[in-house]
Amino acid sequence: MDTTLPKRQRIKQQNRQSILDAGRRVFAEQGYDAATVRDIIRATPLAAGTFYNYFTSKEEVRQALEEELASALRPRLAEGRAEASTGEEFLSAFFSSVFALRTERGAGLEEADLRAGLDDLRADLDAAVGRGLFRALDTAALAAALLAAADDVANRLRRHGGDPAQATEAVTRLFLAGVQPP
Amino acid sequence: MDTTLPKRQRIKQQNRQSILDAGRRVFAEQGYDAATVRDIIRATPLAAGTFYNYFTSKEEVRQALEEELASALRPRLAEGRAEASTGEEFLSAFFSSVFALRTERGAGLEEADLRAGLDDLRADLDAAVGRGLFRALDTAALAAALLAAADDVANRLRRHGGDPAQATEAVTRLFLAGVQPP
Amino acid sequence: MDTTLPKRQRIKQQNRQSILDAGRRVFAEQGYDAATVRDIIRATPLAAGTFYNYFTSKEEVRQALEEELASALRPRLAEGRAEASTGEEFLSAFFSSVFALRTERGAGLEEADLRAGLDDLRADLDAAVGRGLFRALDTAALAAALLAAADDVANRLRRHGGDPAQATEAVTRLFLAGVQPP
Amino acid sequence: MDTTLPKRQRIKQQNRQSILDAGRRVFAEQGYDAATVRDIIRATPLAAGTFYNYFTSKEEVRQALEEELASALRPRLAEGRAEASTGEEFLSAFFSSVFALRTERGAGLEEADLRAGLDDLRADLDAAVGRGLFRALDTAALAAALLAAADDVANRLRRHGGDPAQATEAVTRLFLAGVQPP
DNA sequence: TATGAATGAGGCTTCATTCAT
DNA sequence: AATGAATGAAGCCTCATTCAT
Repeated sequence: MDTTLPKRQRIKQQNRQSILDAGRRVFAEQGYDAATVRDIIRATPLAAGTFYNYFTSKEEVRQALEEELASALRPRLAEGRAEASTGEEFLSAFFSSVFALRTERGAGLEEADLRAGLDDLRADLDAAVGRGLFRALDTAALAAALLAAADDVANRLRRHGGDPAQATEAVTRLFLAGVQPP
Repeated sequence: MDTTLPKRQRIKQQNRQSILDAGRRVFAEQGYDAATVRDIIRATPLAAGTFYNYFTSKEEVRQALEEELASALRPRLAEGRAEASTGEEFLSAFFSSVFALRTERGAGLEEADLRAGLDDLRADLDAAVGRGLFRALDTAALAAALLAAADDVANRLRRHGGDPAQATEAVTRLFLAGVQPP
Repeated sequence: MDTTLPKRQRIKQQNRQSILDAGRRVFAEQGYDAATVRDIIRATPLAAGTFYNYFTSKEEVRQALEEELASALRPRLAEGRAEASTGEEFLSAFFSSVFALRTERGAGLEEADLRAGLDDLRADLDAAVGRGLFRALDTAALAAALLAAADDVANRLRRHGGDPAQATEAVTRLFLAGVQPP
Repeated sequence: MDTTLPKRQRIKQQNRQSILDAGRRVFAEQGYDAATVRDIIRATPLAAGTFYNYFTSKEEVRQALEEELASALRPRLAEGRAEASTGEEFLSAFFSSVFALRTERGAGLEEADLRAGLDDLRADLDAAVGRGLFRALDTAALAAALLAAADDVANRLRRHGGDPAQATEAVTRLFLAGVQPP
């Protein structure tokens, strides 16, 4: 919170943040659809009417939260891919960053949140194809497949434990060399 | 509808089906969470209270619909896999059956519905690994990845057109041989 | 149940009795006001519509039950009063019969049920005044007072135990000789 | 109503009182069990939802009404008993205060309301026994009997007329000296 | 700008009762 | 007679939103 702002501005920022924090908590507990504006207000020290000075619906709160999350997530998810000099490095970077984030954030990070990074991933795949790391292929389909596989494995790691490094290696190999028997 | 049933029974069957049909329509239009029991009743010639003679909540309607869908879908989705004698045949069978169903049903078939076949797919993958069609690998992650890729490609085929056979071949090759440049 | 009745008649009697028994149970469990016709039907092997062949409302059921109860209760409550040759015998007879019934029937017998015997009591009091057992007094007020006292003591006997004979003697003396110190 | 309160507060007070008044009227007309929250709201200029800003159920309304009534009634009912120096004065005070209240309030005062004063009465009886006004006796049973007799006589006074002073004397004598012939 | 009570639409569900079978 | 599904009124309650203070 920037304390150099005039007091009025600072309070407004705080109230806005109060509502966002409450929204995050409430959505996490009840799910977006089950949550109501009232629930959000109640999780706040503010009065009911005040909500409408900042947002016009819970949908707007969700969008703001998603942006917050995406802007924190996307750089983390994209880490290491730009510098990859082989396809293996690229895939390893992707999978290990997903596994790391999932471990870090637990159930508070859903597949929907990972989608925030889907376009980045596809763009990076296109670039990688350009650099010759991968053969020419359907990068959109590949990006979707990578994300789904990463999510599936990450879920199992979180629920049943396991070594992220090993998992990274296995799933990297799956995409690198395909499914055919040796 | 068995017209040999006594009239009372026949009407009960019809009413139940009315509600299911209404539910399908309403969920498709508004989404499950936004839909209300009232919406479903209103999409029906029946009276409000009649709903509760058949279901106790919209959740029960959804479950019934899912079962209906799954029992129609799963056999179609699994077609051709059991008989596959190579990995390529297996993957081709999977992708082409997804593309066929998507073409056939249009937007009325969502990724969530495809998930009905996820467990089947994984079981068939395990069997295929046993038959030596694929090397030993993480079949759960692979199943998720295949489904996501199929869904992504199927969506693009539906929206922007394209040749399903070509698409099948491309995405089959993606998983068969991996992403590495030749 | 009179088995000499033709079969039709017998079944009708049984159904009527089914409903009455269900009504008694349901009213006892939930209270008259909270109970619904549906509750009564559900406590019965009969179908919903059948209820209306026998009664038109739960009120009618209650009346029938009250009559049943009253016709069983009133003679028991009135026992021994007609033969009393002193005021003390009369009062003793009244109190001990209330205490006996309460013990016997437990919580299934409420003050409202005792009221079924209120008019009888008053009539017997009038007769007793005529026989010179009591001085001329307001028998209506006395009957109400006797009933209330009996109910209060009977409740305490049931809840906290105690000797009915002693209780009878004490409360008889209360009304016989009044409250003045000796 | 304190007109020095800020407007918002004043309106809140008024609304609460509106609901209580409506509740009193509705309960009197239909009985507590038959009455619904809707009935209460409808007897009010307020909107449906407003009810729940003040009470969460009709039960809460009843409690509030009972407290209101009890706090108005109990002192009136207990008048004169503490100062009584004889048993006769005590009983006279009790009966005449019941008769006065019944005359004053008419049908709006039921036996159930009188029960609000039952515990007070019993406590005062205990104290009176301590002061030697009455012999040692079952004050709980006596209190119940006094209340029932008072209610019975009060009802007759209201319905068929009669002299309260005479009635007081008669029923006082009933309890003072008992029922035995001279 | 913040407050918080009022609003009334609208969700869910149960009920008494009817009536075709 | 007995059945039991259909009806739709009506109860309960919560909600998003407004608006006077």
